[in-house]
Amino acid sequence: MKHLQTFRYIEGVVRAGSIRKAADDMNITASALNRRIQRFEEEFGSEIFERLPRGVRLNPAGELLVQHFRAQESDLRRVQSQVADLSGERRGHVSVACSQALIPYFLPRQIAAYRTHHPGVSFSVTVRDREAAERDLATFSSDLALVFEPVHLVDFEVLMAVPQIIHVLIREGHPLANREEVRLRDCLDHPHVLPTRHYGVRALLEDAATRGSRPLRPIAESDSFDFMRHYVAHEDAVAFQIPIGLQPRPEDGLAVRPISTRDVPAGSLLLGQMRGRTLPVASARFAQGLAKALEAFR
Amino acid sequence: MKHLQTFRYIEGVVRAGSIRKAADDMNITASALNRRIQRFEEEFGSEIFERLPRGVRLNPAGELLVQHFRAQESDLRRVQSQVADLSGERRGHVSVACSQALIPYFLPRQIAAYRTHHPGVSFSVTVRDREAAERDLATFSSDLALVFEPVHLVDFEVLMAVPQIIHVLIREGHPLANREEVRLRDCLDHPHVLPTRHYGVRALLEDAATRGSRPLRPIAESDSFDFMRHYVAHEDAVAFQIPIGLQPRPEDGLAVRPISTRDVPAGSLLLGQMRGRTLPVASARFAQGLAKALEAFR
DNA sequence: CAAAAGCGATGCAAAAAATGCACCGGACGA
DNA sequence: TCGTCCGGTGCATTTTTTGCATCGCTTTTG
Repeated sequence: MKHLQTFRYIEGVVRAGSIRKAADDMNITASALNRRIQRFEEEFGSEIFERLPRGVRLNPAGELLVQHFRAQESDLRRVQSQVADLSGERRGHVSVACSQALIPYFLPRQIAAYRTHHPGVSFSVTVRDREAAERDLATFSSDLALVFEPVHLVDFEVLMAVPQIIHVLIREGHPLANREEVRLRDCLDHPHVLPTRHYGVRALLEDAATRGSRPLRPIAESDSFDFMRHYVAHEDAVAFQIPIGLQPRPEDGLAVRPISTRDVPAGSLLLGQMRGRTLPVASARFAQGLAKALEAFR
Repeated sequence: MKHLQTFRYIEGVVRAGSIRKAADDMNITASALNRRIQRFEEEFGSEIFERLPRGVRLNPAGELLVQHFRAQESDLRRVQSQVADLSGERRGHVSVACSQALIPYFLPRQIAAYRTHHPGVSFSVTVRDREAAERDLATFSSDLALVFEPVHLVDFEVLMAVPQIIHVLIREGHPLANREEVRLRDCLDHPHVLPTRHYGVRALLEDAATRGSRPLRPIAESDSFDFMRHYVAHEDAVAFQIPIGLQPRPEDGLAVRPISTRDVPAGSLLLGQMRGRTLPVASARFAQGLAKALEAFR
């Protein structure tokens, strides 16, 4: 879309931090890029970059402008998607930012199911911690977010919420494996591996541990739930995950048990979008599908 | 704003109904305009005009696109307004579509009051019947609408509502002038002048008349409340208006009396904007001022 | 029923805009 | 203090846009 070319250049400059670097990235000369920006600032009626000795940075006016352009670009994609829908062909692209738990089972299954009915629709799936997921929505780089325990919730419009009780993940034969439900203090008595502080599971556990005045003492911390799941196969340690990210198979030699909600309250897995935004057809329909599938977890 | 040039051309074509006429209107050759549109349609991925034997007309895709562009343009103005606000100067432009009743007293007073504090802000005031006012909001050609008894209310976000009882307007010495409050049947027994069916006052009176099974028999119909007000000075006829449009002065020789709400319910004067839209700073502040002033009428 | 008028589309040359290149002056870091 | 990286600018070149003339088609008009 040619009329957004200047904006793409501006975004490039914001990313690169200097006009010359951006020009280099985007196969244009610095002078041409520089003048494009000067021309734009002139007709816009205000500078949008601070000129620093080592480059440029958006000023407040520029921040407003970039937000506007991002919204405009995303709305144009929505229009194109609706137009494609007019001619009968359901085409389009859906971008989802999600927590790790959704990656192995839930999302692949949902996307495959959707695509059997609408093979013209493509997807991008990005793993994001809960904060980054919300940021992706706000910058229009994702249409949908599916995250456990989001943080800010400003500009996050909840489409669906399902409670998820944190489960422990231990190998068969672990002392805790013969209980129906485990207590938090039992977990803390065993070696435990935890996600980093960016994740909702960790936040819930921290809260609970503080209330129980027993500090968390992880023997390992990771930003990969996959790592933690594999780790507990090698040592009598305890890992944590929410049920939507688990699908226990006997041959894995792992046991899954819920933590008592007396100790750790259930967290919320939220499906959401940027507040007030009209999603492209494909994304909106896919979100409906997700919401329906999530109903099963309530 | 140059990147919206193509859109301005498209709007021109929509208005003119043909590329050649539009080209003529906008000081460009038909061929250049034609090719701009073709290029745009190509990169947009779909035709936006139906080619008819006598010109062109938007197809559904084009309708979607035009709506998108109008929203973009208006949002860009909002950004510019906020940017101007950043630098301390409250500048900007406010466009209001309003019913006739607001023209003589209420709006001039409000605008003047606002401008004493913000002389950098300019205004456009357009008289519109209630349907056109709502259309103006939807096409982003007005920021605010102040109308009596709007019709559709889709896409109309109510910022403030005040009840207004319809009043009769008669000359001093008229038989009805010695009552505190008049009944509808009394009005119908006298010659009466009515606004056309586009106006809320007429709609309320029609409803009431139907309920009372006494038909309205206007001796004159007009789309100008000003005309009707002047007319009753010449004959013992009855005219109607809402109080916000009235400011009786003894020297005019006119009397104003409310119609009993047993006969005609009070209508609503609504201040509204396009649903979901973020108004430019100046418009938003002015709307706050209007809302406050309208409080006085509750 | 034929001529005229109006429409969108297109080939081609002219005009306008954007770009690349070379270079300036200033700030910063080694 | 010298070298480097920055944004800015004058000028020639390339690319894009525009205007003009004209085609083929349909509707209107006489």
